[in-house]
Amino acid sequence: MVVFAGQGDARRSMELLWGPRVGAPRTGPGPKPGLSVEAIVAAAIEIADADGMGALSMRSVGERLGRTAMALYTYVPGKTELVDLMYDRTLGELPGEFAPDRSWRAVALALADELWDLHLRHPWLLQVSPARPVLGPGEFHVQETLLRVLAETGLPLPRVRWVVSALFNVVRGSVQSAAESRQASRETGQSEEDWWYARSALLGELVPDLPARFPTVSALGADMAAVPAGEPYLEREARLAFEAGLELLLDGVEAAIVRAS
Amino acid sequence: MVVFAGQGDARRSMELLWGPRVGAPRTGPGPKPGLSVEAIVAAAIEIADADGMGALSMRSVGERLGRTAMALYTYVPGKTELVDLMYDRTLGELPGEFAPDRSWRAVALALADELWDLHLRHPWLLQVSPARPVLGPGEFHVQETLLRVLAETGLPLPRVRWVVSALFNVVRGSVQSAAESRQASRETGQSEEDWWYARSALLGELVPDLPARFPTVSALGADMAAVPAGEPYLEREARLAFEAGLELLLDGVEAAIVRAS
DNA sequence: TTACATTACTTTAGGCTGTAAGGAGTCGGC
DNA sequence: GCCGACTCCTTACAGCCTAAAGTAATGTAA
Repeated sequence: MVVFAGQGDARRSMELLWGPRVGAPRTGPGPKPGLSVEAIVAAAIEIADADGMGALSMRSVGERLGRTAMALYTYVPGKTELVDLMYDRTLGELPGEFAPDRSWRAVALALADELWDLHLRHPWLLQVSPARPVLGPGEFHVQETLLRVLAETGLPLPRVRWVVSALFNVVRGSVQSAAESRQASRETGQSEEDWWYARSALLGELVPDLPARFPTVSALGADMAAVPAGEPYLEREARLAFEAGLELLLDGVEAAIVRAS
Repeated sequence: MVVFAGQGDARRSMELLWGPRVGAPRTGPGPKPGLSVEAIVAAAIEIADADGMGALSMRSVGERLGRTAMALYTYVPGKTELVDLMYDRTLGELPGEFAPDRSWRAVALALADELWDLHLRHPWLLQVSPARPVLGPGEFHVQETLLRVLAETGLPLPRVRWVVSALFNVVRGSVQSAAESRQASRETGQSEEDWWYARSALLGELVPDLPARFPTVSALGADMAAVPAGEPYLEREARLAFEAGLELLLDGVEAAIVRAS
């Protein structure tokens, strides 16, 4: 059962997200803090980057910092908030400025590319499905950048937001395939392609009537089987899907511009 | 640490996904099975539909069927495979046939609509992020239907696949907002809009320079604040983003068709 | 009819998880 | 010097998935 944060907790989370990164040197009684929110978030991101979200626990984060799990609760209300912070800080990595002489389309492509790279660097981002949006500076930063770029299309702002969300979704969706392909081969030793071939064989054996039931899918599968072994086929395919999806979307935006003018 | 299934487990999962729904009446020694894979999957789906993925545990499923958690392991190798089955069976709900006299665009819109509804009926689908694609009949069914519809555009099949994946991503991404909005208000009593207003107030208090730092986002936020209270604003907004994103994509497809011809 | 193999299901247990509660030690201010 | 605030620890609990072993039920073969 998921319990949502109450009013007071909401304030606390927001303060953490927006609060000053370097705390005003606290004055008062008590031992000096040996950790900091930022150090904890950084450690957590390192763990998730290296071993995935499954390896992220309060214990593992504490251990990496030479503390117990409970020590973290002095700085962070709970794991949920920690993950929110990880997410928001990571989004903050995205560049916000682009050469001003480039067309909105070129900038949008460049930005999508950055988003793609960001998700490959931090594949766990895709597993963070915030039950509610994380209203932190990182999220705002990304939104602002994307909105500003696409506002140059001249479309009204609400429509631009729709474009932004579509673009975001296309990027996230397609990068997921690529990230999975990488992570899986890293964790199993077996390349994604080998895995795929093994499954195909199994499928052919267990479901002999597959081509009859799913002719179009099967035709595609045959295409893929023709690719020479050893190629990082799936990751490249994901990249192509990313680029193609983006082009489609931006073509659609151009059509909308023409129609509006 | 995520451990991927080995060779033998792979076979077992595939057999479960594709195996005959009504088992051949097993003959041999031993007590008669009181459960079945399909009954277990159905119970699990009911739990997830009603109380979300967080409420889904081997115990809760077993309990619903009048058994212990361990009883399920006779039928299903583990929770991972159970979730895969839930996912695949649910995708199988999607209709596969559409009136043949409608244009590919109309059918694509209708299909996207079905996909939207499906995800609203089973919001936990969005939380299932298969580390590897679930190669089951449900997944194939959806892919086949989408591919066949969009093959009518005349584009080459590999490009059609990219269109399919873009479309899928747009739908999944936008329905996520709507689903979250619903679920959150159901679980907290507080409507999503109330939550949003509270957060906005907090944001204005904690981050007074927000409009200066994020002017475009703030402008949009102001738009939203102008909406009368009590409106299911966010869910409607998600729906609009869905429709708009879809239109953009399909416009892009049409542009691609023109360019190819 | 009597073993026996096979299967369904339960109980027990172990190693994870997040986090509530309470205690120990450290520091600044009076 | 002491008090109160503060960090960090130990302990503990409830929950999770699932391995292992035990029990009961059933069909087949001797």
